[in-house]
Amino acid sequence: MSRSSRPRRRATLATLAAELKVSRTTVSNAYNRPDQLSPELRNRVLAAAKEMGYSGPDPVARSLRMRRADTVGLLLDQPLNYTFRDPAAVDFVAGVADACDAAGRSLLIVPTGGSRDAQAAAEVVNRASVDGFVAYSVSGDNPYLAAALERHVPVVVCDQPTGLEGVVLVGIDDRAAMASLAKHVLAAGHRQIGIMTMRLTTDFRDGVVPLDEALDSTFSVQRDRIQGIADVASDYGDEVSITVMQTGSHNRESGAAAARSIMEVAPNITVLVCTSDVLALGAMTWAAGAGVSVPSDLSITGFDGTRDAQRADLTTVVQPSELKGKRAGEILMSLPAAHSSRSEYLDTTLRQGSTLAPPRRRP
Amino acid sequence: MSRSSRPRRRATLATLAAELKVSRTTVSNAYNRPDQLSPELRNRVLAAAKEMGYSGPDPVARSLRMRRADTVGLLLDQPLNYTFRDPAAVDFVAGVADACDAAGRSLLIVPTGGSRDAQAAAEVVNRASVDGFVAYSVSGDNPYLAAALERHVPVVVCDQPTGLEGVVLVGIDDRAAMASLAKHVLAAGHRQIGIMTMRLTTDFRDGVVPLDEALDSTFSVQRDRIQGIADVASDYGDEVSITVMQTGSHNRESGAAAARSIMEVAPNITVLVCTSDVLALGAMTWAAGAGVSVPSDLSITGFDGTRDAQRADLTTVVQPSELKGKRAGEILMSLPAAHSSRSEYLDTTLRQGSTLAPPRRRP
DNA sequence: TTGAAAGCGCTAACAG
DNA sequence: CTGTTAGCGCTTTCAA
Repeated sequence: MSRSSRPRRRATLATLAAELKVSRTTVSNAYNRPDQLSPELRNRVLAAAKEMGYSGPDPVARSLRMRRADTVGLLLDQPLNYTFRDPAAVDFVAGVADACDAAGRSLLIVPTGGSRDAQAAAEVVNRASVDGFVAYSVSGDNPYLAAALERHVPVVVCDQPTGLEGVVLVGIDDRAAMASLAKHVLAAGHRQIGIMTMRLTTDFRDGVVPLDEALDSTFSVQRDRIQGIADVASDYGDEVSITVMQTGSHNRESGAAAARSIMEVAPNITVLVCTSDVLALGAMTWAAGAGVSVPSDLSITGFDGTRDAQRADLTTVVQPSELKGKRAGEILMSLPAAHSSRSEYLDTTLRQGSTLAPPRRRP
Repeated sequence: MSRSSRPRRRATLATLAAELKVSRTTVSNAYNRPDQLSPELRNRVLAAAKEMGYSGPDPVARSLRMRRADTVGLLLDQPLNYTFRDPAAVDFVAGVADACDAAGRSLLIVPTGGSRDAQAAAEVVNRASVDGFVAYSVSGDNPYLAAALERHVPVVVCDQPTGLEGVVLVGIDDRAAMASLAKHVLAAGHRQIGIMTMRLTTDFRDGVVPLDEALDSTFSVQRDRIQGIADVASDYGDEVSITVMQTGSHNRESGAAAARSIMEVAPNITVLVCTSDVLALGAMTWAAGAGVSVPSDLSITGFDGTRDAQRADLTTVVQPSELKGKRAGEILMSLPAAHSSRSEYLDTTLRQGSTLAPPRRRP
């Protein structure tokens, strides 16, 4: 039955071994432990493999046997086409990919686009052939994250949710970072502050939100950033008035729309402090279109320090998004071993751009 | 031995079955064929699973048995942190993810960041637990693509390389699309044309490239776009002079640098036709910094139609990047079945922005 | 409805 | 250096 080439069925390690009249171990070794057999034999095996169209051990079978998939799962809070609109998120993903790359692992993007139904989420998460998950900035009640946690595999969370029992977190000190920016805003003389934030709840509503409600959000990142502003504002007592506007979507268009609304609601606002660069850039677009000049008529600040923000010379908080991804990936891959891993907080810096200035003196 | 909770080792379908004193089939059915057992029994199984910390059939074992991974592999030509600098690529990936999402498949990003060594590439590709690959705009000699092809799994290629035997391609007619833009450029009166293109060879060299050498590139996308310009230019005979500048990297900084160089080399150029929006936007940045006003001093055109380009009101060719990704994914997943699949060419449109105008009359 | 049996393709002791 | 043996955890006929 030694018909040359074109095997009637997919070649396997066993068929190859049979063909060569060697044991399966030998063939396996040819691929995984070259030092365990003579070079000639190894070459003979490899040559026969090529001839039979065998491209090495089946990765699935290998994973089953080795009990490890060599793959990192990535959990996002929103569909990819949406997530990718945010340069900070893109940088994060690139960072994770980078870490995977360096460790020879693959990166599996879990399809979290669908429903938020717990049942469906669990199914998707449980069907992912991965050794662990990195969750990027998902809400506290994200069902995919819950399912990942249930699965008893290592999980590293980035940004939020914070305070999960026994879960390593990679993030920044959002509250302090925003506070440092807020200090400049208030020191510049601003007292009528508009805050633009992305969603504070899982639904996609937009509009004005009472400050104390915002400070109660399950999205801790937004909440902490707003808290950072409130912290500083409280030093100024009643002088300061804060209006919070939530945008349903996180893209420039929403930012522009939100800027328009908030200025309608509270026209005496002199600064828009945004919880992301994307929203701030949207506000800039609105301002440009509305003939509002920045910063002389209105100051605008961002958060993230994306390349786009740097280009626009935005005053913003710069955080190391790509590094966060890299660290998240690295920590995850070291996790089962180094179970002692502690959460990690990375540094941020303030970028003094040209979009913050003292408020125009009221007539 | 029926110790409640905390199993000493990972629960499996078999241990669950034993615990419940039912067969493995029954447990399997509880997950995969709910209609094959009574609802009570099923609930009993599910409850016991929860109790024992069993989160459903192991995906790897399942894949081995079913002989399918339910995962699509993605092959990129460059590391992710690099690829993601290009909004068109980001859109493409989002499109593939979208298609996967809709089909309940995962998306596996193959770590192609490393060497271009054939051996290493084959190893990485062969270790990916996927049912097929989508390759995005890789060079004709990309070793990862070669390995994927060797593996005898379905492969869908996007953009390039073209003309691969028995491989479905999703793309656009680059040559015609660029020609339609070039017609406008020449009709506007431009005769001294600068072409800015991303790399034409696998190495990362930058500098001026002879036109005929550019038309011989293994990167068919770049080549075809340049060919499109050449096609139209040939109608004008010797009147037209073309200078081609290659950028080593594909990002705005490189675009800016290339714009500076090419204008130094050929100062009488009146229009920069760029093979991507990223390069065109880089050129715009350079122009703004150099006090060259667009389009009155210099016209600049792009290619892709990214959101950034629309914002900058660039004159460019708009191609449906996200749709390309979606179609590539869909076709791949339908492939083993519908083996009759044909390559697919999507439509492009010309976007008349404000960065192309007749050349300033020479003094 | 349920159960028994037969692998999917591979790796890792362990013994030769 | 090579072969034998024993599963990894699961799905799926086929019978009961």
